[in-house]
Amino acid sequence: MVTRKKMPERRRRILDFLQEFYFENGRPPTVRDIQQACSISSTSVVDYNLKQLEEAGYLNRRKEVARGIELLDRDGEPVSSAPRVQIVGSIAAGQPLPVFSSEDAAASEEFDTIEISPDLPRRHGKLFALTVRGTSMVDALIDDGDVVVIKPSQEATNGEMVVAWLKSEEEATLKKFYREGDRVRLQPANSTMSPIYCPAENVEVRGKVVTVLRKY
Amino acid sequence: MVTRKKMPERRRRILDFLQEFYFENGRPPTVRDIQQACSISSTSVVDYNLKQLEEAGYLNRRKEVARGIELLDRDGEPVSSAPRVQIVGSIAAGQPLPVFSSEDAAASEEFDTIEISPDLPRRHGKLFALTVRGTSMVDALIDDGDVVVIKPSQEATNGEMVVAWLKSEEEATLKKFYREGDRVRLQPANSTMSPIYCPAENVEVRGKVVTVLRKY
DNA sequence: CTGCCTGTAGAACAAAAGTTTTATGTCAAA
DNA sequence: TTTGACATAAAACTTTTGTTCTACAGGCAG
Repeated sequence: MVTRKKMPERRRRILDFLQEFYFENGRPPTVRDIQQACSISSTSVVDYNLKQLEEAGYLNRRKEVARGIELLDRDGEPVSSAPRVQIVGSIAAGQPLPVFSSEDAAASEEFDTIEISPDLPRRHGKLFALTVRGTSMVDALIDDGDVVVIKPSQEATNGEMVVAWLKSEEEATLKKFYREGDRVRLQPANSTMSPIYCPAENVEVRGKVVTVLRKY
Repeated sequence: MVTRKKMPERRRRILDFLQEFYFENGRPPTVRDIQQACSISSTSVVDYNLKQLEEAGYLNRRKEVARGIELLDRDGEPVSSAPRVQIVGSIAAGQPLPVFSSEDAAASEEFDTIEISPDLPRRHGKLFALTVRGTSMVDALIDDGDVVVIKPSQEATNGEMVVAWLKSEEEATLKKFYREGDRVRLQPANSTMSPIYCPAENVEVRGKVVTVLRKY
């Protein structure tokens, strides 16, 4: 059995930063970029850790090439610049939503991630994702197992598909949002289904659906 | 009226090389990379042309940053290395499908493109896309205006969502495919809709749905 | 012809960024 | 306790790479 040693905290951070920097800037960082971002006192320490990471198969380094770091995926293939968002949980009737602390999300390694099109974070900033459980969302053109990519938001304009938290029921649901005076209409996308009406105070918008990803 | 001057040959080549290099290496080239690739005698010439290109809005340059060139698209947005597929037409009842010559598709500049997640072409190879027209596909969890990404294929295994060409009707349709002896069942994804049955000879599979992209 | 704009050239310079060397601290195994 | 692998540090060094300066050739309007 392969027992993979736990990676040192700092090394982990370097790896994370590599990913982050690459996604944000479209090019790899320099050794000194890493040094600064990870609060490391010396470039040689960065170099040392990069060598370790290279040995462990996490990346390639082009010798003597500025910004010559190349991230690899677990198959040893170069990782594209495609951003990934974390799948922080699932959404279905009766299931509580996790709390969306971006700090927590960034720190934790617990979550699966899913690759998304780069123009999404470019347009919407930080995103997260939820797996849809059950077929109860079919009425909204969203099937069991689909992944919805969400932009965190406390507000919504009419017609947007949102993750709505119903306080009294303690339920999260995925519906189109319509504010109608003191109440809110949560509208499925299919006319054969009836909308849900509830008082505005009972509804908390958690985020807007940016896109739906489906596996075939 | 703005009359846009024709770009000098050499400048054009630099632009092409930028794209190519970025795609192949996952990072921007250096001035000297460009110099060599385009057979230019001096780095200052490269610099000069890069400045012109920057002025014309083709790219950004980070000052004093190694490999600081950033390609821009026509909206002035940074171009990612994310692959794009061409939207070669639309699919709706009664509409003919375009011919899927990959040669044609690659050569022509006529089509819109849509950015997709890089793992799709990695897994499926060459792809194209179709815009779904009308709401007739809602039963298959696909809405008006959605874009379906298709992997060209002449075959399908049961249960796959395919672009099926009905010869006699001269119609293309998007359905789940089931071979049942001599006939084919084209099954909507929603149980409230009835399947279409037709003889196997009358059905031609044109491609399989790889993913659906929806704008919110 | 003259002046000016565009594009090319060669060389040198300066900043950025990779690499190396030497030293130090920590911790677990021998 | 000693040893050695692992990790960190500080500083200097080398290569890569962006930038600048000066010069020149061709086309073109005045």
